Amino acid sequence: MAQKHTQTCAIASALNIFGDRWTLLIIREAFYGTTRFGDFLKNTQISKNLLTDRLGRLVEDGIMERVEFADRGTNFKYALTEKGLALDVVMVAIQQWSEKQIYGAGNEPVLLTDRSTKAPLQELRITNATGDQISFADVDFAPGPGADKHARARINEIDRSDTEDPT
Amino acid sequence: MAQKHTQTCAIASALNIFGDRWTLLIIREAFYGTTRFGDFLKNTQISKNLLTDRLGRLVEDGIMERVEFADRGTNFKYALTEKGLALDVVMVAIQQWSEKQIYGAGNEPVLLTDRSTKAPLQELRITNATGDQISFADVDFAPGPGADKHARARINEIDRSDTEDPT
DNA sequence: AATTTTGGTCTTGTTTCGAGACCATTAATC
DNA sequence: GATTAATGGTCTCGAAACAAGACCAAAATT
Repeated sequence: MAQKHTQTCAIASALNIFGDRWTLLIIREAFYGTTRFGDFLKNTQISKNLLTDRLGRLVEDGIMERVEFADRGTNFKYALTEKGLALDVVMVAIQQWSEKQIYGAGNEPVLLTDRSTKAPLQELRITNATGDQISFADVDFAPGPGADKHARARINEIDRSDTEDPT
Repeated sequence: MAQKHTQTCAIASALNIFGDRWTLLIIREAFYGTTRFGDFLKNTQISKNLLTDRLGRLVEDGIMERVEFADRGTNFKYALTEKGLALDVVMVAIQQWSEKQIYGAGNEPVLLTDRSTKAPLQELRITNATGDQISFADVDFAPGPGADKHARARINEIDRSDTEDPT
C-alpha cells in the first residue's frame, strides 16, 4: 500500500486511499462504532504493525481523526471525520452487492435496517437528474474540469459502441 | 491478494474479490468498454503478470468472462458478467465520493452523465423502506440468517450508543 | 511498589509485486 | 511459402509489503 496510482481518475485516487485488503475493514469497524486501537485489532484480526500503519494513513488522508483524552493517559480514540463518514454510501453499496451477489438472499450475515422502523434499507439505485433509475449502460463519460491531458485523451477514447465484435 | 479474510462479513467477502490496488481499476476499464488484454494493460499501467493473475481471479470469481472467438486466433474478449455489472452501484458510489471528497467541486476529472439527456447523475442516497433519505447514523445492524457464531457475537456487541466518551 | 492496560515499535521470515526478458500461436505481408 | 507483427501470455529476479511475535514505555489500577 505504499505505491500509488498516478492517473487522474476518481477511482484510482480512491484506491490510493482504500485499495488494499484492510483499510475498508477498518472503516467498517469504525462505522460499527469501534474507536480504540485494541478493538480494531481484535475485531479485524489485522496485525499490530499494519494497524498502526493503516490508522496513520487514514489520519493523514483525513478519513479518521486521532483524538487524545488529555487526562486519560495512553488512551486515544480514532473517529471518522466528515470525509470518512461520507463513505457510508460506498459501504452500503459494497454491502448490498456482496449480500446479493456473494451470499444470496436468505444467507446474509448482517442485515442493515432503519433504526427507527427496523425495516431493511432500500437498495441503492443509480438515478438521472429527474430521479429515474438508469442502468450503467445508460451512463456516459465526459472529461471534467479537472481532467489533465492523459485523462482527457483516455475519456475521449471511450465510445462504448457497446459489445462491438472486433470483426 | 492471495491471503483471504475468513470473517463471515459482506464487506470482508467483497474485499477478498476486489480488495487490492488493481482489481477495481480493471473493472473500471471494463465499464469503460475495454475488453482486450492489451487494452487493459495500456489503460491501467498494471504489469503483465499481475494482469494475467487478476483477470484469472475475476473469471474464477464470476465477475468477468473470457470469451474466445473460435475463428480469431489468439484474440479473446474479457467481459463483465451479470455479477460484475452489478458492481455499477459500487463504482458510482466510489466515483461520487472521490469527486466530492478528494477532487472537490470544479475539479472532477470525469463526469458521469445520463446518456440521453447529458445531465449529471443524481448522488446516490441511502434510503429507508419508505424511500426517505437517512444517514448512516440511522442504520442499525442485526445478525442475518447467514450469520455464524462469531458474526452473531460481533454484531450483537454493536451498540453504537454513539460517541460515548469512555469517561 | 508491583501489575495491568493501552498503544505502540522492531525484527525476522514469507509473500506479493513490478519490470522486463522470453515465448507460442495465429494473422498479415512480401 | 517464408518472414514479420500482433496478441496474450509465462518465467525470473530483486524490491516492497505483509504477518507474527518479541519487546517496550507511559499511565492507571491494585
